[in-house]
Amino acid sequence: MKNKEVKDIKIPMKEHFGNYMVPVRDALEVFSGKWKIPIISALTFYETCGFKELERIVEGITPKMLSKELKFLEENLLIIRKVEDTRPITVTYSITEYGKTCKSVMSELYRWGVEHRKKVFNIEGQTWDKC
Amino acid sequence: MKNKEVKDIKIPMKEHFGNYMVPVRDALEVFSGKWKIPIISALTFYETCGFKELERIVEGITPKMLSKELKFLEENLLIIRKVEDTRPITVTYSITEYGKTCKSVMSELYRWGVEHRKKVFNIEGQTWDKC
DNA sequence: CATATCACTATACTTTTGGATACCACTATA
DNA sequence: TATAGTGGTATCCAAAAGTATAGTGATATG
Repeated sequence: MKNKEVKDIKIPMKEHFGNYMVPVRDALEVFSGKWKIPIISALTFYETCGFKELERIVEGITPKMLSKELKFLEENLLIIRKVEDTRPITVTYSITEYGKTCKSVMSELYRWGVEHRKKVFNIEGQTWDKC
Repeated sequence: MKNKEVKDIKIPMKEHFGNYMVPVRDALEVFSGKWKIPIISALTFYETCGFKELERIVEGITPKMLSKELKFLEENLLIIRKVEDTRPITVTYSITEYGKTCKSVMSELYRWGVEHRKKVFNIEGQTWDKC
């Protein structure tokens, strides 16, 4: 191939997409992993829970993971932690107003995921219809 | 606390959410990881690319990861692989019509991610405005 | 006084994910 | 014949993510 007829050389993504990926990654960081969506969902449903309550609601999670994920979600302003002055002291975790904005993303993931199951596994009509 | 005044005991998620999490997980599997979104984006932009082209477009990816992710995306019907009868033989990867449906999820992730950056890092007005 | 509950933390381990490097067969070009 | 480009594999390694199990100190209950 001669240099004259240089056919469309495809350039690296950054030329086209700029920093498009950065906020997408940020969003994915909040939703990915095994436990973040279950925890957000639980707190969206119940508004407020204690630590042990969450341990029971989110089945299978270990206290280590729960503790770690709650810290992450608090740092990301999706939930608030409050130490209540009771005996014994209790700690409550609540979804924030901002935390509720996750719903739009989660329902888009849900919607696409349902179609994907149909397409890829030909699985339909199951009880993916709650919430 | 007496059994009489059992105060709202919070039950495990499955009672409320059923299998809600399953398609959400399916969707996340397609979009999470370091390389899937960049590859999908590249193929959405260029429609068709060769292996080495993708290696150059998706900066930093190793052939091992590229090969692995392409297989995954093909199994998930998002892209098609075609061996062209040229000399030397070339292989093309193209986005499928179905693959283009990822756009809605990705733009929702993007939209939410931009707001999240504003909220959490107070970073605004950057060039997250391409694509 | 024994046991249980609350909200965790500590330690060690396994699994998953991704990276670095080298290399393969084939073909075309200089 | 040497070099470069095609589309990948094969190995080994490091880091991240997640699991299993035990234990802490304070308080409350039977």
